[in-house]
Amino acid sequence: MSTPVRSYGGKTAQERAQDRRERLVDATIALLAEHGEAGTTMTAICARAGLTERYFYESFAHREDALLAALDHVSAQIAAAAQGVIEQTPGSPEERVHAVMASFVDLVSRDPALGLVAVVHSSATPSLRARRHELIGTFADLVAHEAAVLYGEDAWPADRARLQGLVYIAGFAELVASWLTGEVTLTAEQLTSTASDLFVSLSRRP
Amino acid sequence: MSTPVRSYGGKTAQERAQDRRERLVDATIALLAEHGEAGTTMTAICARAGLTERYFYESFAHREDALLAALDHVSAQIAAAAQGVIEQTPGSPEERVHAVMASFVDLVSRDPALGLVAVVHSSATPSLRARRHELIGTFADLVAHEAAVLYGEDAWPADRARLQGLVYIAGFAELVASWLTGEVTLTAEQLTSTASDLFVSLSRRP
DNA sequence: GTCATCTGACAGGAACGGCTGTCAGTTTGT
DNA sequence: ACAAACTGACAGCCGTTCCTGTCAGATGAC
Repeated sequence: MSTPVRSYGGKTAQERAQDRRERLVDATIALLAEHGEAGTTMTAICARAGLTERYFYESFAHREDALLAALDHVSAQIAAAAQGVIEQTPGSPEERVHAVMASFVDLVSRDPALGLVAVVHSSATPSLRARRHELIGTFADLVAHEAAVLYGEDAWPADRARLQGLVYIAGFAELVASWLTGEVTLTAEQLTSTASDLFVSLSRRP
Repeated sequence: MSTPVRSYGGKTAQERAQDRRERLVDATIALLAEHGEAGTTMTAICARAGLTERYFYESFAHREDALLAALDHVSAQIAAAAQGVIEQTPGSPEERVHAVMASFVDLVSRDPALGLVAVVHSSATPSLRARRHELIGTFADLVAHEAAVLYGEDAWPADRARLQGLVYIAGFAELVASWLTGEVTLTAEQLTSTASDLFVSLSRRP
């Protein structure tokens, strides 16, 4: 530990630490999705990642840190995907909203664990809830901003738009949670369309 | 314990057990609001209720049962208040929606612990999340039904209305959570109006 | 080859909460 | 008054988890 730095297995010390951290984060996400927060113990994370406990504390100060890192990882993926679609999709406001929703639904369809962590297990501990709350705020701002761009003159004032975004994102998260757990039976396309319609209903002025 | 039944302190055995259960539920709600789920240990619940551990297991099989009972208690209060307003308030759809929202905001203003349990701490454990999910579904159905009554011919089809209700209730819960924790600064009246407006936006057909 | 670095396995301390059992003391019915 | 029901205080077991420390063995730089 004391002042390391030496290559090992063809990788620098920094690369190795980075790799271990990634493995730990991946293991945390998988365990959260499969066994929930209570089953995501430090020991289980290490076992799943194929690393020993010592390396856990190389990357994280507490177990909570690993949970937060897992949530940050999935939300960054979601935000990046959404941002990419927003920037690259032309068309009418409705078409663009639909494209964003479709990309998100596609993302969680291909990797349900990502969705489960983002919308189901993100409320499991106080610090996760706090982070989740921040993230909802961030996405709400994104939604509010995009609604303003999409609807231009007809948009709601900024403070109102943010509250709409908050309600919409939180509501959408619950809908996705119901969908992922099978309590709402919809095809991916139906989910996308419903979510898009609701966004339009909420955002468009009377 | 074995086949009891005898009056004590002027109350029957059943009454005493009932009283103890109420004290335990009240203590659980207060502790959840003040110290969160992690701080709501069985020992702490008993201490707060002024009862010993043995009586805890008279009313509940596990600690989780007490948490569930606390959530059920607050949601029953909320549902009863809403139902009362729905049945007794005349006027236009918008006025009636506003009245329901006002009664809810008033309820959580006077008893913030109730609101905190309902919208913040209801996601703390897997079984609480499951119950919360059921409750959201119940309130969503209520909302969908009322929207159908309010808007009559112009209402959405039932399956769509339920999804709207789901999104609205979950979004509203998040909004109230933000309000209770001070992250959204609105007066009670502003919160009521915003929530009513959003309901109308979402429910009214274009 | 040799030594320092790095890695994996694992034992075990410390703290905590769920849950059970005991026991002395109080209240009630007869 | 006396026995049975009831209550409150409290000790303590059991299982779990976080986290630290030790040690043998593998790998790389020189």
